[in-house]
Amino acid sequence: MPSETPDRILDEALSSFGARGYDGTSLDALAAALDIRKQTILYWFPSKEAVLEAVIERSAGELSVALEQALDGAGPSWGRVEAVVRSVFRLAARRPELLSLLREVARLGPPAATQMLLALDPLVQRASGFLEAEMDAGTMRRHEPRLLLLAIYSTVIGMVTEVAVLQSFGEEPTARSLVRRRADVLALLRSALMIPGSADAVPLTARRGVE
Amino acid sequence: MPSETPDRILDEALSSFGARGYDGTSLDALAAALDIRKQTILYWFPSKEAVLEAVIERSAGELSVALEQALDGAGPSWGRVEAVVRSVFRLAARRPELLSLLREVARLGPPAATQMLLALDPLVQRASGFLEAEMDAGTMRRHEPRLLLLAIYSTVIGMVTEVAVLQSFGEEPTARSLVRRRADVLALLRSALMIPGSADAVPLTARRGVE
DNA sequence: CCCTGTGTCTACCAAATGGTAGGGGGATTG
DNA sequence: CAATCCCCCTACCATTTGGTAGACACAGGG
Repeated sequence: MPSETPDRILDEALSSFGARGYDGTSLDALAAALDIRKQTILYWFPSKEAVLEAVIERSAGELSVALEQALDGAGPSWGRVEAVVRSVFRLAARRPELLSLLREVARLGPPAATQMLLALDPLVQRASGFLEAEMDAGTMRRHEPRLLLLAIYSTVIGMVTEVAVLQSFGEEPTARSLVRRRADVLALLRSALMIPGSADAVPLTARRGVE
Repeated sequence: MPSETPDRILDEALSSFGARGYDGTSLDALAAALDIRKQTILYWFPSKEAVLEAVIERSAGELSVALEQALDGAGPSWGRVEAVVRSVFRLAARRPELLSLLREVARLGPPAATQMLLALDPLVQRASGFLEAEMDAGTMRRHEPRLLLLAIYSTVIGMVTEVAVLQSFGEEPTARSLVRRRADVLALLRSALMIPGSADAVPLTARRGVE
């Protein structure tokens, strides 16, 4: 029976890197939270940076699975966008650390950011390909697909992770508030992206504030 | 003649906090970049945290001035939004550190984030008041004003500061690329926010890719 | 000419950092 | 039963961290 320690380390590292940042997380603190000694961490991973790499690898995998899954089961056009956004909000509720890590890694820049983006590349390809196809089909407004993707990403991630800002805006971090934000983001994205009158079925967005 | 040292310290701290983060910036490194000794920093500011506070204070002021100015000289409705977005992109070109700091402070959370938001509160009030008025007037789609503001903020700031992501997307950080991004963001926001057919004059957005 | 205040410095310091060296216990296997 | 291997540990270490204590240079004013 293989040791489960490395997994526990990665779990803790994920949430700590997300919450306090990479620089704000010391190996000692990490170890203390797990009730082990820092040398145990360094037994499983050659360095702190290696821990980060492993966390990124695992998290990118988890993100990919979640989003690819959402994409697989979704219809065409707007339904696809909605499915992805919904799955991000689901992640925000169930595994917020994943999204915080995404932010942190983007902030850290290379090499961490490069690694993350490389791992997410298939997803990015698929998404921007989809956007481009929709534009060609005339259902979505024309934009640079990559830039559009970044805009969507920024908006959604911001609405989901910018808790500090939200709180001082009077939003409590409740499930209810998350649902409201999701409805708002969906409505916003829809009018931003879609060309009215084009054949885009099933306006799921209509049911607002419902879980 | 009063010493200019504190200002130099704040300048350097601003860019370093933005680029490497608060935790990633040591007083020694800061001092070295200024060719002074760290004790000089601690002569002017009682602690590292105090340096951060001062940086936030000054930066919030500068941000407020820039944006309030944009708001003052702008027309109603969409023109106002456009003026603000343009002024953010101008900041991105001329003082990118300000926007990076904004990100970093949001990430740090309280008390830094609280201080920043408090300092920016008049701006936030003004902006969300404006949005609400436009909604009441029927020119903009109805949303929770605060959430809408956060969405706009996230989008714009993301498009402007997420350089790592952009670069691996093949965007070079040139002035030309910034202009293209600005055009894209404006087009995107316009269709997201505005209700077509409502009286909103001067579609400045039409001139695309022009500086 | 001293004397006081201002601004920067050298000299330290305790604590925390990432990382190394190596010991030991407990299970597995020859 | 001894040897081996896996896993985690104690003991250290050099460096870096934010911060303190106090000296020194230099100015202006009495």
